[in-house]
Amino acid sequence: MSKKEALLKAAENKVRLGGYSNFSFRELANEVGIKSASVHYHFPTKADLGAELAHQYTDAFLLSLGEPAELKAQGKDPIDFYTSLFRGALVTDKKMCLCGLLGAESDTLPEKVRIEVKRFFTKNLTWLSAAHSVNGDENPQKAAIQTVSMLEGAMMISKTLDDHSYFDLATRDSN
Amino acid sequence: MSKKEALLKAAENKVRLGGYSNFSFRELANEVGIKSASVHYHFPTKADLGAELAHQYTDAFLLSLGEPAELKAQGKDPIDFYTSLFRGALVTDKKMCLCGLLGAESDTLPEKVRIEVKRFFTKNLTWLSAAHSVNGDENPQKAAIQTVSMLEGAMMISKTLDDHSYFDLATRDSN
DNA sequence: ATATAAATACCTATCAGTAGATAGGTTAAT
DNA sequence: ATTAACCTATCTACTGATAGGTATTTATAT
Repeated sequence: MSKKEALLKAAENKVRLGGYSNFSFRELANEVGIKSASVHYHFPTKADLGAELAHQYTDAFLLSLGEPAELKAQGKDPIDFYTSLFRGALVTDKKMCLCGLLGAESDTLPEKVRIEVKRFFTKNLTWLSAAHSVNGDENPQKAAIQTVSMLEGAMMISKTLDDHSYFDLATRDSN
Repeated sequence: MSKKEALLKAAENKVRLGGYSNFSFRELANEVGIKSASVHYHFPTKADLGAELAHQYTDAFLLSLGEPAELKAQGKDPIDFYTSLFRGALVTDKKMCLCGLLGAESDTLPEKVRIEVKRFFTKNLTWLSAAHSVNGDENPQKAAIQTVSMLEGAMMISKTLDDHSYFDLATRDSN
């Protein structure tokens, strides 16, 4: 892993725990074994780092999602699969969704970071609309916003109450 | 309004936009017309201020909610009423729920602040369980966590995309 | 009623720590 | 000779916090 990749990984961990202000160039530099001034070589400003982080996070998430129709063809419910990725982020990483946290702070983010967070949700809503469509839902757009809202909210509350059974209860299909 | 009340109000506005790190004693002091050292007279530490802020926010919210059974007796659907309070916070204030934002940052908050954020959600889940109960829902606890998750999530996404029609679509009863 | 004590609500001045950012130098690979 | 990937050293700005001072009000004791 290059220093640049290591910096992004370290930043992701920090942001997913405490938001955009929860990482500094000094901390990142220490963690990967370089000096803070050298971080500016890879990312001219903090906003540049934050924007690239959110962009790569979005791309990686979409990549691991695949295509709704393809999932369906494999006999998987795309919404269940989407939910399981969120659950992994919460239960395995024990961290928030990067863009969930940044989205809540949206008003105070540098413009170029906010644009990337918007992109995450726009792309997620498009994916979820298609997923609910292949599932035969009546109003796929409404179902899409409801799905991502519920997952982000359940994640946040489970983190707050430090108990992922809240997430499981909220997302359980049966009663 | 006393200086102390003004400090809490100023802090609330800042936190609801950018989280716990988005206010400083100097900024608050400037806004209410005192010096930063004097803020420490009212709140020994930043954590004390944050904790009192979250505590009062919770109490005020619960007070404006009233009792689910009482709302029902007045012919109001308690869940619709709960939803309308969240909508007001988003549309009128154009800000996040204080504890929604703090909850997402939970891992990096001082202990006494985190306790108050937990208290907000614990009390809200109790209220919503009762509300779904009087509505005759099959699984009121599951419905409670789903309701608050959806509202917090929809709020965050509407803030991010700067369009409260996402909130309205997510919370609309009809199709 | 008056003197005294104490609490309230601020103030000035200052501290050590951390923030993001920049200028300019070094080293090694291309 | 150039570029990549670091480095040292330093800057200004801001952070929460503390020590110690002042003026005003309130409470108590004589």
